[in-house]
Amino acid sequence: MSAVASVGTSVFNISAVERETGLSKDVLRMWERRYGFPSPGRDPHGERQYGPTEVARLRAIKRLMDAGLRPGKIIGLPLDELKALSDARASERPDALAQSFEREIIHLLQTHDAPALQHALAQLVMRQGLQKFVLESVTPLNQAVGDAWMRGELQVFEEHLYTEQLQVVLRTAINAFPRQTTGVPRVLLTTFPNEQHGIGLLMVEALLCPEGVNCISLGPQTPIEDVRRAAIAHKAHILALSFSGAFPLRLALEGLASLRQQLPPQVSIWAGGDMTRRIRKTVPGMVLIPDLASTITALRSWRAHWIPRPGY
Amino acid sequence: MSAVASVGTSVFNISAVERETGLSKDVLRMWERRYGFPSPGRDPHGERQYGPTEVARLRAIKRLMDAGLRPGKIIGLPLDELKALSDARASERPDALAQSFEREIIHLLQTHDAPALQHALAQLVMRQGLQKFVLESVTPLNQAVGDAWMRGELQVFEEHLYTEQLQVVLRTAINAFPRQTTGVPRVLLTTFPNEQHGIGLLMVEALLCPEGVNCISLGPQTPIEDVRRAAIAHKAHILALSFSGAFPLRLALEGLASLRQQLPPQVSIWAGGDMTRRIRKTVPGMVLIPDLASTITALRSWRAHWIPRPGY
DNA sequence: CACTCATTTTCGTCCTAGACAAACGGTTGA
DNA sequence: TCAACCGTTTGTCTAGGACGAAAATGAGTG
Repeated sequence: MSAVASVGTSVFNISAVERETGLSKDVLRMWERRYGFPSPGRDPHGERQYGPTEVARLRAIKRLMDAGLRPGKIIGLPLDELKALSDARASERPDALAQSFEREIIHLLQTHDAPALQHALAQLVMRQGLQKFVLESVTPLNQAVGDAWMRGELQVFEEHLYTEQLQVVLRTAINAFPRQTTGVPRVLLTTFPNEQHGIGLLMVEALLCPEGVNCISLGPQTPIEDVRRAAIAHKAHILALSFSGAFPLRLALEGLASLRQQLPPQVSIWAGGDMTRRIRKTVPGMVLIPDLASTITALRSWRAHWIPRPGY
Repeated sequence: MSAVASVGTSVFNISAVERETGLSKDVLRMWERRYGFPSPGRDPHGERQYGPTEVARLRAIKRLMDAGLRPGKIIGLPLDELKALSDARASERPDALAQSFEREIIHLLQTHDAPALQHALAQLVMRQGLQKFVLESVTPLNQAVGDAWMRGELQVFEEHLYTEQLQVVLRTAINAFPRQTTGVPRVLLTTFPNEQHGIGLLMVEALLCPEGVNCISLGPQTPIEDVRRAAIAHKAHILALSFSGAFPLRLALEGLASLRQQLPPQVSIWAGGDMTRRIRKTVPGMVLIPDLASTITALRSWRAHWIPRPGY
């Protein structure tokens, strides 16, 4: 058991780096063996000590990996080039109109003005309506915040504040709709274990509630077996699962296939989130939702084909 | 890379068990070496295959460990005795009055009646008021739900539903209060990395908001260095950190000490949550909040001693 | 009896290094 | 254009050894 990274000295042990970067201890040791990076110093007991620059580089690498790049291609690059790479990908984004709003939000984050931030978000919800807000504003805003963090313009705690305030605003807006206890379809929302990001669920809920859908969210990280049980117990018409871009493709596909096999065919399974864009083939018996707008399409399609059955 | 636990066969690989139980791979292997339990079978590649009974026992052990028991004492016990132990601890609970409500909630969870559940919780908030609800109802309810899960009366997804609905109810109730943008004190709320449970933050927020406090929540898992930066950036009067019972004592104390050292003395640091009950000595320059009721006490005490300073 | 201090035991995390399967990327052939 | 193949890349599993921090225990003192 080694000392935690003391805040003042900015030295990280391997556990701290795992926390900070999301790269497992095994991976960190393996990279050191294979690529010679990172190459941390050792403390008197022979344990790895990572410096802040190494951690920053690892963070940048992880972020690019989550965007689809392979480690071997980028692990040798210095921090500048990693940032440049990230910028290049970021510039693919559209819509100069929304960008002024993005800049405003980021400015509010940088000045730590929580009330103004919440006000700005809430006001935009009012102006655009909940669905349009989620579809047209939140997605690019998430991207912009992530990029700003990557470029060092936002600190971690500022990103946390953004996520938290966004959740508050979405939750409030969702609550403003009357609860559809008899709505159809009943949609069960959750994520697989190891999937930390629950904000996607909230965004989907925000899209579906105005459509009169009866949403039941289990929050993130439900074990697969329990997802199955929950879908049956709640007599869900649709099981909606969210996957962030970082989620291992194979784990997702295996879990989904196993659920498809075990659930009755009248239960639709929707798989959404950034990960689904990495899926090449179509998956039998499953609806892929690569972007949020497709949620609405999928709902309309479901409703067009649905045949009411007694008791389900 | 091994196959994920297939749902039908109910076989778990070591990663799946880590997910399911919260025990690290290292610990699982070490227990096997030291105590001979668990002793999973092997697949054709020599990788561990855990069965559902072993996983259930490991889960029970983990839960008792989180309650403060040591692994050596309980690792040899069969599942029955583990459950009996948990019952014994549960029966220490007070207040037969609240227990009928607890039973009602658990029944609603078991019948998967999400609307009725939310209604029951919301109604109790109305009747008791937010603060009393949190102090007198939520804590024993959490305990009861945890125990019911332990005894196998609740499934994981039913516990998830409970957590989610409770969050919705608390968030809604908090939003009902006018936002205190100039309130004093400003309280910054968050948890350390590796601390998954954010519900405690919401409960504290629910206690403080009615008192006119200006709460700024960063959500869970803020790196310590960023906690420091955030406290300074937001000019927080109080930094409130929540720790679940499972959180490693040493990590918490080191992090807290380091924060105390680096933050100006006029910033109070509050440490709350189940973990704080394991702390024996008093920690210099820090307020320990072993139970939720102490939050209010601590707030009154802070206000009594506070001297307004220009700009802070 | 409460309390402190020192010693022993318990327990988790880190270490090294080897093996192997899954996923990726490119190429070939239909 | 799509499917099948194949080398390369990459992450996770395996094993046991070592060590320090925390908890439990025992001894001594007020």
